[in-house]
Amino acid sequence: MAQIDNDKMVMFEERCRKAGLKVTHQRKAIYQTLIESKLHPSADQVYRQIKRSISTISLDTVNRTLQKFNELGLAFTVEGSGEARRYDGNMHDHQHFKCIKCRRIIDFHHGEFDDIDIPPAIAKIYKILRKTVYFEGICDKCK
Amino acid sequence: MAQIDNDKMVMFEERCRKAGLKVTHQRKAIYQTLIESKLHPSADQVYRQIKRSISTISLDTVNRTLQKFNELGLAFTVEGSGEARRYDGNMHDHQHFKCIKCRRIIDFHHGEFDDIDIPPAIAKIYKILRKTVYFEGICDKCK
DNA sequence: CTCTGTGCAAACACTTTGCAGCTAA
DNA sequence: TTAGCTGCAAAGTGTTTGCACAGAG
Repeated sequence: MAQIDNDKMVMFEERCRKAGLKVTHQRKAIYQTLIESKLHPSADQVYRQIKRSISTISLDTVNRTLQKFNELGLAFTVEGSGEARRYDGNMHDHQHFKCIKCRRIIDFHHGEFDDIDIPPAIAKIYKILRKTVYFEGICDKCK
Repeated sequence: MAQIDNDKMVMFEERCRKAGLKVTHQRKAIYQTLIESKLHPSADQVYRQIKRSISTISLDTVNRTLQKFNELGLAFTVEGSGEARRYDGNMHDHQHFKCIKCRRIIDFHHGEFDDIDIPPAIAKIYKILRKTVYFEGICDKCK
């Protein structure tokens, strides 16, 4: 383990204990691997990486652990929901709010979000095709 | 078909012809169903709905068609990528750019996006837990 | 008539679940 | 010691693919 990550690992262990989670060597390895990666890895990618040092680890453990981290706020999901793709046929400017409990996706419209500026540093490097402002939380019915 | 949607259907047929796509009754039904729904349906939900009137339609057709619409800009994906979930362990404020070609997700940070305001009308109804600004496009390597 | 689109079935990829044995606290 | 965790295997869910037939242009 790189020295530079010591602080983060200590913090991680504290967070686990506070949440009543046991600090297993698998969990440490998964957390370590995740924060060292800049590639926004999938569970499978994390699994392959760890398998080099802990050959007995299973993909399920990685899956379950990453989802646990997500719940605890130690990590989060940036892509894919594990659920089916969902489509929107409304091509007018609008934004989405998703309830993490009932999974409803609700449209709303706030004019200021329609034309958020692309930072010049980004526009210079990438060709932006779509800009999204997206909120997640608990809806009125689930509160 | 509701009268109110006639304009959209005509536009839809034109868009298809321009793109060299045949205007089949399945495609019309799928488009119709999608724009009538406010629920951001999955392919399966669209399929079940259409099956009532076109009992021979297959889920594959719905899947393929919705993805085609997505390519053409007649609809878009609001949730789920069809790919595996991907995680991020970086809990500092930052935003993501995703290349739709190579699927890379790249972090960037633009301070103004850290504190975008939640519209009061939204904050009143929902409990917001996460705010995201997200760009999609073509990265430097794929251009 | 031709060539794209469709329906079907099988393959595939990812995630979830149940359970017995293991291990951190 | 014991409650929670892990590894395994099987099942579940969603998506993709190859192919023969159907139907739009």
